[in-house]
Amino acid sequence: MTRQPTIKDVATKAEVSFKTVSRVLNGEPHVREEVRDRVLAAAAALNYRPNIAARGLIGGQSRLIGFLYDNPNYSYVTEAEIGALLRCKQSGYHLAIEPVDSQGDVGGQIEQILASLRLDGVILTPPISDDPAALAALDRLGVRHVRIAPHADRDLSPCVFIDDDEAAFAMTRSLLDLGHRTIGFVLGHPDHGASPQRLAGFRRAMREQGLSPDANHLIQGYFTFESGMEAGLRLLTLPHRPTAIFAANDKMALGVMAAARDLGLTIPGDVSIAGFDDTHAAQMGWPSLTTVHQPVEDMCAAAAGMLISLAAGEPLREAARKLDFQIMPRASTARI
Amino acid sequence: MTRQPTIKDVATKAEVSFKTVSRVLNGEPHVREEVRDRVLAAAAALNYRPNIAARGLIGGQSRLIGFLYDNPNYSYVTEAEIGALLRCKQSGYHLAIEPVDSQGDVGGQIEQILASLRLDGVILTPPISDDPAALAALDRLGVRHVRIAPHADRDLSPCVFIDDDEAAFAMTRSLLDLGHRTIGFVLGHPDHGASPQRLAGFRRAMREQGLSPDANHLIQGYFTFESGMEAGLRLLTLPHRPTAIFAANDKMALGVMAAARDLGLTIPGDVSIAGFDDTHAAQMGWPSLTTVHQPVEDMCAAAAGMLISLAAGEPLREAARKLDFQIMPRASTARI
DNA sequence: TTTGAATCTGACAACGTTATCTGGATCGCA
DNA sequence: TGCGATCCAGATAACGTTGTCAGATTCAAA
Repeated sequence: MTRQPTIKDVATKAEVSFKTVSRVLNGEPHVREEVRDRVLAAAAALNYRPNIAARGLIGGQSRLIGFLYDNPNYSYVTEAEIGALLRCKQSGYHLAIEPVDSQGDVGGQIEQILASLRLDGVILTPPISDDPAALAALDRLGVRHVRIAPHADRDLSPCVFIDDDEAAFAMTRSLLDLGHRTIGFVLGHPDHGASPQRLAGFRRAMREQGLSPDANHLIQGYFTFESGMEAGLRLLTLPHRPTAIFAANDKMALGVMAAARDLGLTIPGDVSIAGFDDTHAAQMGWPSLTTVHQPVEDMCAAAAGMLISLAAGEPLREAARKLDFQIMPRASTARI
Repeated sequence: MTRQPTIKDVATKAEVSFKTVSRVLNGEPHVREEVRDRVLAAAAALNYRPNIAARGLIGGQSRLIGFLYDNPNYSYVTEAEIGALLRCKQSGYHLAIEPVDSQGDVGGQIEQILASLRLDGVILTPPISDDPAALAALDRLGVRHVRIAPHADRDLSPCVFIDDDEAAFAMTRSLLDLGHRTIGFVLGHPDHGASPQRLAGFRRAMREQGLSPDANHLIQGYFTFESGMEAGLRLLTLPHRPTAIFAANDKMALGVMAAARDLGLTIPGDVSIAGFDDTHAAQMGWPSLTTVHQPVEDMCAAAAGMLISLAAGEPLREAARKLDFQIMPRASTARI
């Protein structure tokens, strides 16, 4: 493994000063065409690659964006990552994935990440997007960040989100429109800002129909398949069984499905089931899951785009970007 | 956003030369305890963080490992990424995720990635782990790499793999042990090195039992849900329908399941279905999928570990690491 | 020619760190 | 008290790039 050629090697070969090489490579003016060609030929011949560390030392830019998340087994995260990734690639940026344990010392973890990695910006996914310690640490270190789906203090820093309340309202409405009146709801993880909003939307739609759900029909979940299964089991063994169950995310909805099947109930014959997020699993399961499509990929692409603009010194057009959700009626819900 | 404190700021505050600060921070000897304490106090007070670019300029280390993959919607990749990520975190390394289009100019894409990012090493996931252009580009640029599950030229560069042939053999055996004799097989993507090996294992087990599968019972798939569904449809509408179907990955197995249900067949009553990989979806679907557990997470963790060792200048204990697979009998297969 | 402006090119400093070398202090021992 | 040996700390030079400034060349107009 020989030494990487430097700008000086190229200069020697092209018989110019190394500064001229730098000029050519950065497309600066005031270089004769003949010289430019000679330099480019030399650079190509030596297979020269600029040293990113040296460049970063001057400008302070790393072209690297951080993607902070908790919960490794969250299919939401995969989609989010892809969105950010593709947007980064488009602009020649790169993405460093950084797991963070939101139960631990979030501020310390972020400090550690930024100590060994100079990032041009950071994308925060839930639940970190609502973690005060994370925001404080980033502010202190002066690192730009965009939050995905935050629910507290949306004006604190740039963010991208959907209206969770409105989305849950719409999904509940569509269940009501199918004739369901006894609807169970599986709440999301209490640490996630989206959870209370989705519950609020559900409640609002019920109330608007003159229904006030029994406390038994609201079950606390934790966004996991298992918690969904447990919730489903409890809901579906109630004396006054709901005819539809709306889970605050897809994973829990799949859990509810599994519980229903374990109890010998057919879907959607005996019970309709709806989820939230529209992860890939929603389409691949059977029956396919009626759910709220949250444009996670687009949201993260937008977030990456915002950070790239900021890094380029451009001002942000809007500090908070609201994207549209979409109700995806599939096979897991039916008219009663 | 104030300027980050430099080593010189710390030196000024601690009233020593900046070199002494460097010594303290790097744990070098020959510093009086009193001076050391003063320096550490000053560094803490200023909340000093070393500049990674400057450090990288000298030593040439970035503490950044690249993770190259194709196919964004591949749940295999998610798991692989997590394995690499956790191992990196453990040693203070970071992971940059880099999608590569293996249909395009792979060499060029890799050159581009390494032009703007100095990586201490690269992990190659299938199918890139078998891409000659990728290997050539990395060799030319002198970048260390570890290949995950390669199937050609295992001695070319360090790699981590399982014995796909043996695993497919074992799964086929377990189907035979359940009494199945007419077994359909859905082949993997032709570009993936694992595909022919899994087919070979399947064939070997059948042959050993004195069975030679009908050509109609071998269907080409592409590792996607849709291709699995299509294959399932073809297999299950044959006059002499197989009683079991073994798909070369989980996604296709789920597709076969969907096809079976569309045809009104019960699983595993009418047909047993087995997959390969043991992705999360395998457990969350219904019925849960019998499959081959490939320790993808462990494999990538091992790969990251190898690169970290190499970056630290340690020699590799073994250039090729073979990990064990495991047959996971679940609810989608039954005795005939 | 001479002048002035425009264009091109190079010398040098700077970025923040680590590595090398050198000088001064301290200490043990004769 | 003298004198190596050892320990400590600072000066200075890298690393590979970009930014600043000044010098050199070209060219057109006077």
